[in-house]
Amino acid sequence: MKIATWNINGVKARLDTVLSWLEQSQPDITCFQEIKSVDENFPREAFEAAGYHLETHGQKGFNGVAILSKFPFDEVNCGLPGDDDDEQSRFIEGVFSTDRGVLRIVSLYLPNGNPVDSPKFPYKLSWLERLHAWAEARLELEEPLVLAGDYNVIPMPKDCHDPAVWEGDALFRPESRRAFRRLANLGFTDAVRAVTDEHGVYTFWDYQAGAWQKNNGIRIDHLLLSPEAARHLEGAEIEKYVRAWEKPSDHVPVVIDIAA
DNA sequence: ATGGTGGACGTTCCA
Repeated sequence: MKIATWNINGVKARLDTVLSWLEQSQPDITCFQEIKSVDENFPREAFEAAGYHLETHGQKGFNGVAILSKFPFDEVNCGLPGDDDDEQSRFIEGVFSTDRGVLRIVSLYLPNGNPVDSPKFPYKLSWLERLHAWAEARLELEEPLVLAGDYNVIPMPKDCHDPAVWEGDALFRPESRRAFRRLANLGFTDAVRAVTDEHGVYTFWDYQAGAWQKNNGIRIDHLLLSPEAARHLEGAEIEKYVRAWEKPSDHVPVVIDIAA
């Protein structure tokens, strides 16, 4: 069973690219971020024609998340609990039945948080606190659970090309890294770090200044696995070849393989 | 010193 996460940076601009990738990679479940579309305008027929069920949680212009699945949805929940005033579409949860039993998947898009002297940074930190509380409660279910998405957090210095450049940035601030570490320490496994300790393993390269050509990247797209999911983990891959395609997203898909 | 790149929206914001 292949489960993927990918910040596609706009479904309208990326439709052909995403469909080509789906055909090539053949994931069973895919979490999208930054669909940048309202639900009514999401090109769902193209994905249904490719054999997928689809649930979206979009908004106008920015943000927006979705889950694509070869399994029908037993349940879907939109929005991260904990703040009724939060109108940004950054969280969707799907529940599926597989041969092995229940499987719970989240597609999340954490706030960027820059600039750090604006309200955006405390919004990011409060969002992380809400995610922590939500995840702690969900772990009590003792189910296979995958929290997949663009966390906008560089967990460790080795997760970026040049830590000095990121000093002070919301993606690398100690508060952001600490919150991510605390979340993971609830009992999650960072799937990519379960298979490699290497420096220079990235999921995002900026469009500017030839970042891709210079491999000036960061690792900010993560799949956190509950113990019940992690014990079946068979592999994790960053499909970086997609970054070299025409009209790429600035992020690439991260794909895990779970025994199913 | 400036702008650097890209998507969506609408004459600017977000990343």
